[in-house]
Amino acid sequence: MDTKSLMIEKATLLFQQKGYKSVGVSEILKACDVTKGALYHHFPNGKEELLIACLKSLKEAITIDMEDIFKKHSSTQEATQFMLNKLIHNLETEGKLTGYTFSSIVSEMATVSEPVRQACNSLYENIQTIYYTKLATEGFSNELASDIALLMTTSIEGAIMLCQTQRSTAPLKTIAKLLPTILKGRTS
Amino acid sequence: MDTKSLMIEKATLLFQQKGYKSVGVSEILKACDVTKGALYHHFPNGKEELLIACLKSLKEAITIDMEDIFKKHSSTQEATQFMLNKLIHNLETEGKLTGYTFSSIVSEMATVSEPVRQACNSLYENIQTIYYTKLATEGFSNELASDIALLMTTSIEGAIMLCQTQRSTAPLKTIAKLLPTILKGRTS
DNA sequence: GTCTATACGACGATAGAC
DNA sequence: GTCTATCGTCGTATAGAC
Repeated sequence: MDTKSLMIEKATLLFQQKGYKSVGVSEILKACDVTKGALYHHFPNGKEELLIACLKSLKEAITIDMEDIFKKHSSTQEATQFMLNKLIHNLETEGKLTGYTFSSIVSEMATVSEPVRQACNSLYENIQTIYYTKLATEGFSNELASDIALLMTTSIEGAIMLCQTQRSTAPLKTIAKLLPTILKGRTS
Repeated sequence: MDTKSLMIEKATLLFQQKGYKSVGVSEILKACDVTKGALYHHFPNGKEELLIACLKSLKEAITIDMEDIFKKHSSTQEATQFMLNKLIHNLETEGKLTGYTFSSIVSEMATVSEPVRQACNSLYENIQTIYYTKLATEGFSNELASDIALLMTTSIEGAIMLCQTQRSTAPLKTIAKLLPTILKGRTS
């Protein structure tokens, strides 16, 4: 793999796990076995430019992964259940966060850096759109599909945070269990 | 007010808004019009000790405030609605986060500092207990009350994050709108 | 209990050789 | 395109006067 992609990959993992400021440039470089020269060649604006590249790459990865899952399963219910199980499994085996989340970056940087805020926002929008589209095909009204997509996004993201503080996957498991309830938002 | 309380108060606000690492000690001191001497006199272990003091103070403030709201309203539905309106109002008038949230601190520090992780965890437990207690008095089974309390906590916390990235209060408003649905989790 | 002055390390970033 | 060496800044923390 080329150095640039390697740096994005390693940095993404570190940022997801520890946030932005907690990860030093040198830590990223050590993980890639390269030196500062390479970083500032590929990312002239330094660390923040690397972060934004990571968010863009994460957006693509999440989109591809989720779209694949949502294509393979017939209902939102099944697809989301599968996705949550995957998330839980990752959390349990690797002991740390990988994959879909980037809450550490959002809450740390959204109020500080405008470009980063926009990148995070675009990522959340993508996720919600995937939920929304699937829900719409299942007969939910536009408004309801949009509302439920938001509820799913927020509760999963919030659950990931609680998993971190509890050092357990219980919150995500509970959300998975409650999924049918969440999806029952049909205006009866 | 004594200097120690003043420092806790100002630091809490700054940490909530910008996270932990983004706030320099000097920034806190300037907000209090004191100098380093005062900080390291009251908090010999420095910034992290101050953060933990902030989390403890926040826990008390949130508990008192929420318990008051939940005492004044007859149902979980009404109480939570009131609480969310308050949160939305704060966000709209002050333009930044105040009050109940501390997600920035959680996601930034939970994986880095064990004492901070515990303090955050204890705070979330408190919030969930308040929901849980109210729900139990409304006839929800223990398990269901506990599950819904978690769903409320996660979706509100997640919604706050989305409000930050969107620079709008729409996500919280949607969650408020969906509250009846969330609370309809009764095993029919 | 609060001040001033200072130490010391870590950080992000740059310059120039190869 | 990547390296080494170095810079300047800012961070937290300390020491000692008052």
